[in-house]
Amino acid sequence: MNSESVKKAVMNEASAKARKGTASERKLVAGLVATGEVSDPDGPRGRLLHAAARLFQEKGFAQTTVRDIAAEVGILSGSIFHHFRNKEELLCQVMLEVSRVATARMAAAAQESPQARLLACIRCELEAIHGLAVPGFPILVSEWRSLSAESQRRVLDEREHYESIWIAALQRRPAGVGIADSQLARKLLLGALVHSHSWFKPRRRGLTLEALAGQVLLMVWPDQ
Amino acid sequence: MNSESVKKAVMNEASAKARKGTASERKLVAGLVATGEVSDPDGPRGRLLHAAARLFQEKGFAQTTVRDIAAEVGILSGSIFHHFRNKEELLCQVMLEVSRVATARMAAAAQESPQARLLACIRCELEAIHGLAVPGFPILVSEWRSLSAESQRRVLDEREHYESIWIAALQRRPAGVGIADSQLARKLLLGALVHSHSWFKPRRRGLTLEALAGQVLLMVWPDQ
Amino acid sequence: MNSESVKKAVMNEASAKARKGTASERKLVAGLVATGEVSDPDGPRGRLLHAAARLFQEKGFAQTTVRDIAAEVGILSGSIFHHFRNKEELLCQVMLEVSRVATARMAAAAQESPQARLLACIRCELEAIHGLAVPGFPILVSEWRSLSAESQRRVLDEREHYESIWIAALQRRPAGVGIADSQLARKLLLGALVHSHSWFKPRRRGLTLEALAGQVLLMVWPDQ
Amino acid sequence: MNSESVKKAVMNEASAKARKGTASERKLVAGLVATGEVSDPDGPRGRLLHAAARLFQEKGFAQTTVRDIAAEVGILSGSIFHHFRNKEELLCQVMLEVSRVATARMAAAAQESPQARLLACIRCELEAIHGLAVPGFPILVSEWRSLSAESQRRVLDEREHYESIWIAALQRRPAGVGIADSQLARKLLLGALVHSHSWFKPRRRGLTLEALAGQVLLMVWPDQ
DNA sequence: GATGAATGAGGCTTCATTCAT
DNA sequence: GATGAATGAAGCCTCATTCAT
Repeated sequence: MNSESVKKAVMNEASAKARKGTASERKLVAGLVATGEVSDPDGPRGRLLHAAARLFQEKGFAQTTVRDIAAEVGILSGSIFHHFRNKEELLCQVMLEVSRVATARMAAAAQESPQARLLACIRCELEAIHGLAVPGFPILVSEWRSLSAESQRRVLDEREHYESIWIAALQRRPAGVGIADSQLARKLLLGALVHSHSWFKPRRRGLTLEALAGQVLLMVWPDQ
Repeated sequence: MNSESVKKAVMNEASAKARKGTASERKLVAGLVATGEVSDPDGPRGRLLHAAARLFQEKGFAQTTVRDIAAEVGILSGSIFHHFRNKEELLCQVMLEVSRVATARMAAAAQESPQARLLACIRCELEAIHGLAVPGFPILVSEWRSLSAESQRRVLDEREHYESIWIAALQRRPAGVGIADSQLARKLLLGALVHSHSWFKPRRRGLTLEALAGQVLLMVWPDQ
Repeated sequence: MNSESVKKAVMNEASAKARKGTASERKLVAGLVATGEVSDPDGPRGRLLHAAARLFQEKGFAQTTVRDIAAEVGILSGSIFHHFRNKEELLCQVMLEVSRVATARMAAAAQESPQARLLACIRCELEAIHGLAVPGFPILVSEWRSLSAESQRRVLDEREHYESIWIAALQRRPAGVGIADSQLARKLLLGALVHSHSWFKPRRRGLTLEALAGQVLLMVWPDQ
Repeated sequence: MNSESVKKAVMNEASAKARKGTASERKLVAGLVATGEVSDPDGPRGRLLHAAARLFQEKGFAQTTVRDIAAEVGILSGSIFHHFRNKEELLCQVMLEVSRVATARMAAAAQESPQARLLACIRCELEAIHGLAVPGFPILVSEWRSLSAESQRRVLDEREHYESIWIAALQRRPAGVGIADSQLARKLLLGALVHSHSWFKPRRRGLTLEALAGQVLLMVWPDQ
């Protein structure tokens, strides 16, 4: 099975998943809700977090007012502070829950072959970045500065598992081609992938998300 | 001459340049000042632009107050508006001048062999990102949203030449390995490189900027 | 009943009304408050409008700061913007509410004979101008320029009814004496009356408001 | 000679004057310049005063910046203060010079018959108000408040003569019709006339300035 | 839990005025 | 006389946050 056929297999699987995407995603999120790891998306807290995630991503943390968020949910701004101590904690909680969902998806995307596994990581993160699954993911990078040192610590802890999945996938690459250091490769990939948020719009025609994932894979796992 | 020796040559040249860096950089900037393309760094306008660039990069545009900028230059906040219509124009002018300096450096970094040329592009952008030469470069990406539509247009026009140098360098790559589409490769590289601002600190020991450039080159021009 | 006796009758009635003025005025305003046409003078919005009206009239719109207004009401300047989008809307709302009160008073001042009716209009507007009943009325003329085009439209619509009462009263004048064109007469009268704000202070001794009204009547309805 | 023919005569004369208006006006102003009563309109001081008059009238004193005025004359704002101690003195000087020109015109407009004389006063003031002769005249009323108490005193002194011409003309009216008190009549007329600035635009067709003057005359000198 | 009024600090911007050159 | 850079006070407005109801 050459690399090309590996990619095909993964992508088919991916398309299949995409078709029933919402269903399986919901199941995954439902599990996290059940364990209390993320908030019920229909409860007031969950709705606030979703609204905040959407707006922080769209306009930026500093440019989003608590009024904007409250309006999106249909409450008054003062009421937000019954759920979150302050605006920064809202951002922090958004990041934490986004991390948890992203990690759960990543864990669920395991693949047999090393290359398929790495490709799955890339695709998984691209889906997160482009809002197909984890609204708010780009915030983890773009609004990092807006977090207090303490909150950064908390989010960093939460993301550890997520990053370890990446590193594990990168370490299974064969030696001798491309960037050897997996930590370095991961950082470069993260930058490349997150930045795609500003220029890539997934389409049926033209460059699909899966095709993009395949190209990104080439950056750290060149063919031949 | 294999690719490894090419890289060595470029890097040596780079180190040499880096040593007398400030001198040659000053010459380059002096030329731009002479033609009026960038402001005199010792004049009030140039000092404001430098201070703004530093602060926008460090704290973000929205988090930087005009008082911060004025204080850095040693004037009162009201005086800023003798030089710039408003805060957004200050950002816009920072981006324009940063673009011009970056383009001039890029143009000056031409190399013989295609690989050396691409490596020079990467190194050149890394130096810009990490403030060795063009303070404020990451703002071009991170604060893009803070610009009005009209200003975005102006900066985009100014950056065109810069990007065309990149594309030309990428198109000289041999076919058959890595990402074929140069436009796509450029976008992914830009993300990877700019994001390095958040984790890479150039050091003598450990990962040098030149070594990082070499690794990044592998993402779009794999050995063999 | 000659014109002299008509005037006497109206004035007596006017004096009588003036004596219990506040009571009947309050009733009139209370009616408007009940229908929501003007704000409750004891609520925060109404108090802001009154303070603004007083200050805009006394010092002019541009010369009045939002802090002045807030101080008059005993709140901080920022709090104003919970009630009005900006300073100009405050002016616009002042004008709208002033117009409504003035119109209601005008409508309530109907008289039998044409001359008495016109005199009542004059007296009514004089009372408004001199703050006996509608604080802020002169602003309608003096600060017209400070209003945006859109706000001017709104206020103009609101004033239409008020002006139509004037025109109707002027049209009942006999032909052949004085200014024939009622529209023209109204404009000249408005100027004459509003300007009285700068030189006329109603007093018991000397020129009373009623006497002044009688003199103004002569400008458009000469005796004999 | 009935009142109608009187008006005709005055108006013919007026039209004649209007035709060679600029010439005779220039002569009049030239005389004032010669005696130092008003500034040379071509000198820097005179040009500043004219620009200020125009802008104060168009936008209001508070809404006009010294930069606006300087720009209109083609100098920088700082230079204004070589000619006037501060912005308020600029306003005061505008008013003083406007008063002097208006007085000179008024004095030159003497007529034989009492009615023609009063009509000439009205027409003369209307011409001043509508910028045909004395740009800035409405400022005397509209920006009175913007003047310090001391400046008000100075301008008041200057205007005394002008007002005395009016009073003299009004006192020659026959007793028994219209407003008896000339001081009162003058104040009402001033209001009516100045306010015309906001609604009257002199035209050949429709209401001419002369026709308007005739109508205003009726307010204080009714026919029959 | 929600409301809405208020807070108070702070942001950007304007502008008359000064002054060395 | 003019310039242009700077001042510094003040203006309007925003917004996270608080709190009595």
